[in-house]
Amino acid sequence: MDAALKALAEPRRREILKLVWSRELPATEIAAQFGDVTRSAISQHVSVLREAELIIERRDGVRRLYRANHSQMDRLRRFLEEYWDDSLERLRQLAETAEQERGNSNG
Amino acid sequence: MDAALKALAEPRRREILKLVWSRELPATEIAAQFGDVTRSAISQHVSVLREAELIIERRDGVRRLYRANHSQMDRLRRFLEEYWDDSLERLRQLAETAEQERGNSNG
DNA sequence: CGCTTACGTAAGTAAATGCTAACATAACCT
DNA sequence: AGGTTATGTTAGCATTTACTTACGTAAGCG
Repeated sequence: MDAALKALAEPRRREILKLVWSRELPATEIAAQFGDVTRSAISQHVSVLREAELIIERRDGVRRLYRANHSQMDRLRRFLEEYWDDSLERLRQLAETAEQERGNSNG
Repeated sequence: MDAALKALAEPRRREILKLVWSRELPATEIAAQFGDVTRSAISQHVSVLREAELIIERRDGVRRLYRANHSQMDRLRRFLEEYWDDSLERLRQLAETAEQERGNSNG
């Protein structure tokens, strides 16, 4: 999960991921979207995304088609939501404790 | 916003952020939570978090007290939610287009 | 003032990262 | 088989990162 978050922290990779979110794309077409960078660089970004399981590869003859792995994306999303919730939970608990303190010894 | 996401992609920094989520903590106490790393390392992580505006510093005499910047966290959260939504929107549009295509020329 | 406490910052380092240019490979076409 | 196409992989490079050790500094205490 950590790998996924790190992968997503890179703007270029976020763009790639968006490109293949709703449709399968061959590597060349992905690379073609980026004028300022080599095909090789994109290929390496794609590898990172694949290793983080944020995208899925399907082979079709010479081509390799990529698409977003929605379930992994969902997992990442939930991971972050738990992170926020966890922290908020702590806030809530702290507030409760403070409440009790006030009722008990204090005053 | 990008800096915030990158800052959050580091596990150690996520832990720090959790520590100061619901309460202010002085630098020393933050560092004390991590047995396997130097105070200096933590201080540098804190700097990264501060530059990403994920935490806020308040000075009190010798001490520096840190706490999470919830509004920035919310901003990051929304940024990510827009990212997912954006992508889902694209999915939806693609589905619609496909629907229309079917109605029009195709047969 | 001198000592301690609480902290940041600088210098140095090993590893990771983003990138380019060059090479390797596998599928298809003739 | 030979050539082209689609794509990954390697080597090399500059930059960034996570870290340690050492040093700097400001606040408070005697």
